[in-house]
Amino acid sequence: MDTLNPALDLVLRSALLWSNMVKKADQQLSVHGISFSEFGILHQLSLAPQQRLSRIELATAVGLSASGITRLLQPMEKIQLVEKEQNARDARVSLVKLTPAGQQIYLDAQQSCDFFATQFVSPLTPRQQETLADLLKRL
Amino acid sequence: MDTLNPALDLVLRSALLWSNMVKKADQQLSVHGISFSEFGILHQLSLAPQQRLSRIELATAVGLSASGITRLLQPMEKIQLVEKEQNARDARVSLVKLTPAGQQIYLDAQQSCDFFATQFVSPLTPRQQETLADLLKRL
DNA sequence: ACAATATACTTGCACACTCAAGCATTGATC
DNA sequence: GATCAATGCTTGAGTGTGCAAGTATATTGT
Repeated sequence: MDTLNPALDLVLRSALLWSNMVKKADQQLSVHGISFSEFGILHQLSLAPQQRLSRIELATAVGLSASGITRLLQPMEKIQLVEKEQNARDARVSLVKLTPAGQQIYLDAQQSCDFFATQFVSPLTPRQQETLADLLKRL
Repeated sequence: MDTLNPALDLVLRSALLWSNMVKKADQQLSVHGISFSEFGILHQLSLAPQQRLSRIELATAVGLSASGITRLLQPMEKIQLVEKEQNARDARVSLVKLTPAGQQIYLDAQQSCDFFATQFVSPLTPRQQETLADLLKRL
Protein backbone atom coordinates (compact mmCIF):
# COMPACT_ATOMS: atom_id res chain seq x y z
CA MET A 1 0.00 0.00 0.00
CA ASP A 2 2.92 2.30 0.67
CA THR A 3 4.49 1.91 -2.75
CA LEU A 4 1.79 1.88 -5.35
CA ASN A 5 2.26 -0.03 -8.57
CA PRO A 6 3.04 2.72 -11.11
CA ALA A 7 0.98 0.97 -13.78
CA LEU A 8 -2.07 0.96 -11.53
CA ASP A 9 -1.53 4.58 -10.70
CA LEU A 10 -1.33 5.37 -14.38
CA VAL A 11 -4.57 3.52 -15.10
CA LEU A 12 -6.47 5.25 -12.30
CA ARG A 13 -5.16 8.70 -13.17
CA SER A 14 -5.97 8.18 -16.83
CA ALA A 15 -9.51 7.12 -16.08
CA LEU A 16 -10.04 10.32 -14.13
CA LEU A 17 -8.36 12.47 -16.74
CA TRP A 18 -10.33 10.95 -19.55
CA SER A 19 -13.65 11.24 -17.76
CA ASN A 20 -13.05 14.92 -17.10
CA MET A 21 -11.88 15.46 -20.65
CA VAL A 22 -15.03 13.97 -22.14
CA LYS A 23 -17.19 16.13 -19.89
CA LYS A 24 -15.40 19.27 -21.04
CA ALA A 25 -15.59 18.23 -24.67
CA ASP A 26 -19.30 17.56 -24.29
CA GLN A 27 -19.74 21.04 -22.92
CA GLN A 28 -17.91 22.58 -25.88
CA LEU A 29 -19.97 20.57 -28.33
CA SER A 30 -23.33 21.32 -26.73
CA VAL A 31 -23.31 24.59 -28.69
CA HIS A 32 -23.68 22.52 -31.85
CA GLY A 33 -26.41 20.36 -30.35
CA ILE A 34 -24.37 17.18 -30.36
CA SER A 35 -22.59 15.09 -27.76
CA PHE A 36 -19.02 13.88 -27.85
CA SER A 37 -20.28 10.41 -28.82
CA GLU A 38 -22.24 11.86 -31.70
CA PHE A 39 -19.22 13.84 -32.76
CA GLY A 40 -17.27 10.60 -32.78
CA ILE A 41 -19.85 9.05 -35.08
CA LEU A 42 -19.74 11.99 -37.49
CA HIS A 43 -15.97 11.94 -37.37
CA GLN A 44 -15.69 8.28 -38.24
CA LEU A 45 -18.24 8.62 -41.02
CA SER A 46 -16.48 11.58 -42.52
CA LEU A 47 -13.24 9.61 -42.65
CA ALA A 48 -14.85 6.51 -44.14
CA PRO A 49 -14.79 5.71 -47.86
CA GLN A 50 -18.00 7.16 -49.36
CA GLN A 51 -18.70 8.43 -45.88
CA ARG A 52 -20.59 5.34 -44.89
CA LEU A 53 -20.07 2.49 -42.47
CA SER A 54 -22.02 -0.40 -41.07
CA ARG A 55 -23.32 -0.11 -37.55
CA ILE A 56 -20.91 -2.72 -36.29
CA GLU A 57 -17.96 -0.91 -37.79
CA LEU A 58 -19.15 2.29 -36.17
CA ALA A 59 -19.54 0.51 -32.85
CA THR A 60 -15.96 -0.67 -32.70
CA ALA A 61 -14.67 2.62 -34.09
CA VAL A 62 -16.22 4.67 -31.32
CA GLY A 63 -16.12 2.10 -28.52
CA LEU A 64 -19.83 1.45 -28.06
CA SER A 65 -21.97 -1.66 -28.24
CA ALA A 66 -24.21 -2.41 -31.20
CA SER A 67 -27.29 -1.44 -29.23
CA GLY A 68 -25.65 1.79 -28.14
CA ILE A 69 -25.15 2.66 -31.80
CA THR A 70 -28.72 1.82 -32.70
CA ARG A 71 -30.06 4.20 -30.10
CA LEU A 72 -27.51 6.92 -30.68
CA LEU A 73 -28.33 6.98 -34.37
CA GLN A 74 -32.10 7.21 -33.95
CA PRO A 75 -32.23 10.94 -33.20
CA MET A 76 -29.45 11.61 -35.68
CA GLU A 77 -31.51 10.01 -38.43
CA LYS A 78 -34.57 11.94 -37.36
CA ILE A 79 -32.80 15.27 -37.80
CA GLN A 80 -31.10 13.88 -40.88
CA LEU A 81 -27.48 14.11 -39.95
CA VAL A 82 -27.17 10.57 -41.24
CA GLU A 83 -29.30 8.29 -43.37
CA LYS A 84 -29.80 4.57 -43.79
CA GLU A 85 -28.65 2.67 -46.84
CA GLN A 86 -28.86 -0.96 -47.72
CA ASN A 87 -25.93 -3.14 -48.55
CA ALA A 88 -26.55 -4.86 -51.87
CA ARG A 89 -24.49 -7.92 -50.95
CA ASP A 90 -25.77 -8.49 -47.45
CA ALA A 91 -29.30 -7.68 -46.43
CA ARG A 92 -28.41 -7.86 -42.76
CA VAL A 93 -26.20 -4.85 -42.67
CA SER A 94 -27.74 -1.42 -42.64
CA LEU A 95 -25.19 1.14 -43.69
CA VAL A 96 -25.04 4.56 -42.13
CA LYS A 97 -24.23 7.44 -44.42
CA LEU A 98 -23.33 11.02 -43.63
CA THR A 99 -25.74 13.53 -45.18
CA PRO A 100 -24.65 16.97 -46.41
CA ALA A 101 -26.34 18.45 -43.35
CA GLY A 102 -24.42 16.03 -41.15
CA GLN A 103 -21.21 16.93 -42.92
CA GLN A 104 -21.84 20.60 -42.27
CA ILE A 105 -22.58 20.08 -38.58
CA TYR A 106 -19.45 17.97 -38.36
CA LEU A 107 -17.28 20.68 -39.87
CA ASP A 108 -18.70 23.28 -37.50
CA ALA A 109 -18.31 21.02 -34.50
CA GLN A 110 -14.83 20.05 -35.58
CA GLN A 111 -13.69 23.63 -35.19
CA SER A 112 -14.89 23.72 -31.60
CA CYS A 113 -13.38 20.34 -30.97
CA ASP A 114 -10.09 21.27 -32.58
CA PHE A 115 -9.94 24.30 -30.38
CA PHE A 116 -10.74 22.29 -27.30
CA ALA A 117 -8.25 19.54 -28.13
CA THR A 118 -5.50 22.04 -28.81
CA GLN A 119 -6.17 23.74 -25.53
CA PHE A 120 -6.32 20.43 -23.74
CA VAL A 121 -2.84 19.36 -24.81
CA SER A 122 -1.39 22.85 -24.55
CA PRO A 123 0.43 22.15 -21.24
CA LEU A 124 2.74 19.98 -23.33
CA THR A 125 5.28 21.16 -25.88
CA PRO A 126 4.63 20.09 -29.48
CA ARG A 127 7.44 17.60 -29.07
CA GLN A 128 5.82 16.13 -25.97
CA GLN A 129 2.43 16.02 -27.65
CA GLU A 130 3.98 13.96 -30.39
CA THR A 131 5.58 11.61 -27.90
CA LEU A 132 2.31 11.20 -26.04
CA ALA A 133 0.38 10.43 -29.21
CA ASP A 134 3.02 7.93 -30.18
CA LEU A 135 2.96 6.16 -26.83
CA LEU A 136 -0.83 5.97 -26.76
CA LYS A 137 -0.87 4.46 -30.22
CA ARG A 138 1.09 1.51 -28.90
CA LEU A 139 -1.51 0.69 -26.30
CA MET B 1 -10.24 17.32 -43.39
CA ASP B 2 -7.27 15.95 -45.24
CA THR B 3 -4.76 16.69 -42.51
CA LEU B 4 -6.36 16.08 -39.18
CA ASN B 5 -5.38 18.21 -36.22
CA PRO B 6 -3.04 15.93 -34.24
CA ALA B 7 -4.45 17.18 -30.95
CA LEU B 8 -7.97 16.23 -32.01
CA ASP B 9 -6.77 12.85 -33.16
CA LEU B 10 -5.11 12.34 -29.81
CA VAL B 11 -8.27 13.26 -27.93
CA LEU B 12 -10.46 10.93 -29.98
CA ARG B 13 -8.02 8.04 -29.77
CA SER B 14 -7.65 8.48 -26.03
CA ALA B 15 -11.38 8.48 -25.49
CA LEU B 16 -11.63 5.16 -27.30
CA LEU B 17 -8.62 3.71 -25.55
CA TRP B 18 -9.75 4.62 -22.05
CA SER B 19 -13.30 3.54 -22.64
CA ASN B 20 -12.08 0.11 -23.70
CA MET B 21 -9.65 0.05 -20.81
CA VAL B 22 -12.34 0.73 -18.24
CA LYS B 23 -14.50 -2.01 -19.71
CA LYS B 24 -11.66 -4.53 -19.43
CA ALA B 25 -10.85 -3.41 -15.90
CA ASP B 26 -14.51 -3.79 -14.96
CA GLN B 27 -14.42 -7.32 -16.27
CA GLN B 28 -11.35 -8.16 -14.20
CA LEU B 29 -12.90 -6.70 -11.10
CA SER B 30 -16.25 -8.43 -11.50
CA VAL B 31 -14.66 -11.46 -9.84
CA HIS B 32 -14.48 -9.43 -6.64
CA GLY B 33 -18.03 -8.19 -6.98
CA ILE B 34 -17.08 -4.56 -7.50
CA SER B 35 -16.97 -2.17 -10.43
CA PHE B 36 -14.06 -0.02 -11.50
CA SER B 37 -15.80 3.01 -9.97
CA GLU B 38 -16.17 1.21 -6.68
CA PHE B 39 -12.55 0.19 -6.84
CA GLY B 40 -11.69 3.84 -7.33
CA ILE B 41 -13.63 4.72 -4.19
CA LEU B 42 -11.89 2.05 -2.13
CA HIS B 43 -8.54 3.12 -3.53
CA GLN B 44 -9.02 6.76 -2.62
CA LEU B 45 -10.25 5.87 0.85
CA SER B 46 -7.32 3.58 1.49
CA LEU B 47 -4.92 6.38 0.59
CA ALA B 48 -6.70 8.98 2.69
CA PRO B 49 -5.56 9.94 6.21
CA GLN B 50 -7.53 7.75 8.65
CA GLN B 51 -9.03 6.16 5.57
CA ARG B 52 -11.90 8.57 5.45
CA LEU B 53 -13.06 11.33 3.16
CA SER B 54 -16.08 13.51 2.70
CA ARG B 55 -18.39 12.71 -0.17
CA ILE B 56 -17.37 15.82 -2.06
CA GLU B 57 -13.70 14.94 -1.77
CA LEU B 58 -14.47 11.47 -3.04
CA ALA B 59 -16.47 12.89 -5.94
CA THR B 60 -13.63 15.01 -7.25
CA ALA B 61 -11.09 12.27 -6.58
CA VAL B 62 -12.90 9.74 -8.75
CA GLY B 63 -14.49 12.12 -11.25
CA LEU B 64 -18.14 11.72 -10.38
CA SER B 65 -20.86 14.13 -9.28
CA ALA B 66 -22.00 14.36 -5.68
CA SER B 67 -25.20 12.52 -6.47
CA GLY B 68 -23.25 9.82 -8.26
CA ILE B 69 -21.28 9.26 -5.07
CA THR B 70 -24.38 9.11 -2.93
CA ARG B 71 -25.86 6.37 -5.08
CA LEU B 72 -22.62 4.48 -5.55
CA LEU B 73 -22.06 4.35 -1.80
CA GLN B 74 -25.52 3.08 -0.92
CA PRO B 75 -24.87 -0.58 -1.79
CA MET B 76 -21.33 -0.35 -0.45
CA GLU B 77 -22.66 0.76 2.91
CA LYS B 78 -25.25 -1.99 2.85
CA ILE B 79 -22.58 -4.68 2.47
CA GLN B 80 -20.37 -2.75 4.86
CA LEU B 81 -17.38 -1.99 2.72
CA VAL B 82 -17.63 1.56 4.02
CA GLU B 83 -19.43 3.26 6.88
CA LYS B 84 -20.74 6.72 7.67
CA GLU B 85 -19.17 9.00 10.20
CA GLN B 86 -20.04 12.48 11.32
CA ASN B 87 -17.74 15.42 11.19
CA ALA B 88 -17.61 17.07 14.60
CA ARG B 89 -16.92 20.53 13.21
CA ASP B 90 -19.43 20.60 10.39
CA ALA B 91 -22.74 18.79 10.64
CA ARG B 92 -23.27 19.03 6.89
CA VAL B 93 -20.49 16.71 5.87
CA SER B 94 -20.94 12.99 6.19
CA LEU B 95 -17.59 11.27 6.15
CA VAL B 96 -17.06 7.95 4.45
CA LYS B 97 -14.75 5.50 6.17
CA LEU B 98 -13.24 2.28 4.91
CA THR B 99 -14.19 -0.73 7.07
CA PRO B 100 -11.84 -3.67 7.67
CA ALA B 101 -14.02 -5.69 5.29
CA GLY B 102 -13.71 -2.95 2.69
CA GLN B 103 -9.97 -2.86 3.21
CA GLN B 104 -9.76 -6.58 2.62
CA ILE B 105 -11.84 -6.46 -0.56
CA TYR B 106 -9.69 -3.59 -1.73
CA LEU B 107 -6.47 -5.52 -1.19
CA ASP B 108 -7.85 -8.52 -3.07
CA ALA B 109 -9.16 -6.39 -5.90
CA GLN B 110 -5.93 -4.44 -6.03
CA GLN B 111 -4.06 -7.58 -6.96
CA SER B 112 -6.34 -8.17 -9.93
CA CYS B 113 -6.14 -4.54 -10.88
CA ASP B 114 -2.36 -4.45 -10.52
CA PHE B 115 -2.14 -7.43 -12.80
CA PHE B 116 -4.47 -5.88 -15.32
CA ALA B 117 -2.71 -2.51 -15.25
CA THR B 118 0.69 -4.11 -15.67
CA GLN B 119 -0.57 -6.09 -18.62
CA PHE B 120 -2.23 -3.03 -20.08
CA VAL B 121 0.96 -0.99 -20.21
CA SER B 122 3.15 -3.95 -21.12
CA PRO B 123 3.46 -2.94 -24.80
CA LEU B 124 5.66 -0.11 -23.53
CA THR B 125 9.11 -0.42 -22.06
CA PRO B 126 9.46 0.62 -18.39
CA ARG B 127 11.15 3.77 -19.60
CA GLN B 128 8.24 4.56 -21.90
CA GLN B 129 5.73 3.82 -19.17
CA GLU B 130 7.47 6.36 -17.01
CA THR B 131 7.41 8.92 -19.78
CA LEU B 132 3.73 8.33 -20.41
CA ALA B 133 2.86 8.67 -16.74
CA ASP B 134 4.86 11.87 -16.59
CA LEU B 135 3.18 13.39 -19.64
CA LEU B 136 -0.31 12.51 -18.42
CA LYS B 137 0.41 14.12 -15.07
CA ARG B 138 0.92 17.42 -16.82
CA LEU B 139 -2.53 17.36 -18.33
C1' DA C 1 -31.42 -29.06 -50.21
C1' DC C 2 -31.32 -28.56 -45.49
C1' DA C 3 -29.85 -28.14 -40.93
C1' DA C 4 -26.76 -25.89 -37.85
C1' DT C 5 -24.15 -22.04 -36.80
C1' DA C 6 -22.70 -17.36 -37.24
C1' DT C 7 -23.56 -12.45 -38.11
C1' DA C 8 -26.00 -7.83 -38.08
C1' DC C 9 -28.79 -5.74 -36.05
C1' DT C 10 -33.08 -4.26 -32.63
C1' DT C 11 -35.60 -4.25 -28.37
C1' DG C 12 -36.77 -4.83 -23.33
C1' DC C 13 -34.88 -4.29 -19.15
C1' DA C 14 -31.59 -2.76 -15.87
C1' DC C 15 -28.01 0.13 -14.18
C1' DA C 16 -24.89 4.14 -13.69
C1' DC C 17 -24.65 8.60 -13.99
C1' DT C 18 -26.09 13.69 -14.34
C1' DC C 19 -28.78 17.82 -13.57
C1' DA C 20 -31.94 20.56 -11.14
C1' DA C 21 -34.39 21.22 -7.05
C1' DG C 22 -34.66 20.85 -2.25
C1' DC C 23 -33.06 20.53 2.70
C1' DA C 24 -29.94 21.32 6.48
C1' DT C 25 -26.10 23.66 8.15
C1' DT C 26 -22.47 27.06 8.06
C1' DG C 27 -20.31 31.49 7.19
C1' DA C 28 -20.48 36.30 5.99
C1' DT C 29 -22.56 41.05 6.20
C1' DC C 30 -24.97 44.50 8.02
C1' DG D 1 -27.83 38.63 16.09
C1' DA D 2 -30.85 38.37 11.78
C1' DT D 3 -30.60 37.69 7.14
C1' DC D 4 -28.66 36.01 2.96
C1' DA D 5 -25.46 33.51 0.36
C1' DA D 6 -22.56 29.42 0.12
C1' DT D 7 -21.67 24.49 1.07
C1' DG D 8 -22.62 19.41 1.63
C1' DC D 9 -25.55 16.26 0.59
C1' DT D 10 -30.00 13.68 -1.07
C1' DT D 11 -33.74 12.83 -4.19
C1' DG D 12 -36.69 12.81 -8.52
C1' DA D 13 -36.55 12.71 -13.27
C1' DG D 14 -34.17 11.95 -17.44
C1' DT D 15 -30.23 10.24 -20.44
C1' DG D 16 -26.82 7.09 -22.13
C1' DT D 17 -25.18 2.67 -22.33
C1' DG D 18 -24.76 -2.50 -21.85
C1' DC D 19 -26.48 -7.25 -21.69
C1' DA D 20 -29.43 -10.84 -22.98
C1' DA D 21 -32.86 -12.35 -25.96
C1' DG D 22 -35.17 -12.10 -30.33
C1' DT D 23 -35.40 -11.60 -35.58
C1' DA D 24 -33.65 -11.74 -40.14
C1' DT D 25 -30.20 -12.98 -43.17
C1' DA D 26 -25.90 -15.37 -44.51
C1' DT D 27 -22.59 -19.16 -44.45
C1' DT D 28 -21.00 -23.66 -43.68
C1' DG D 29 -21.20 -28.62 -43.58
C1' DT D 30 -23.41 -32.81 -45.02
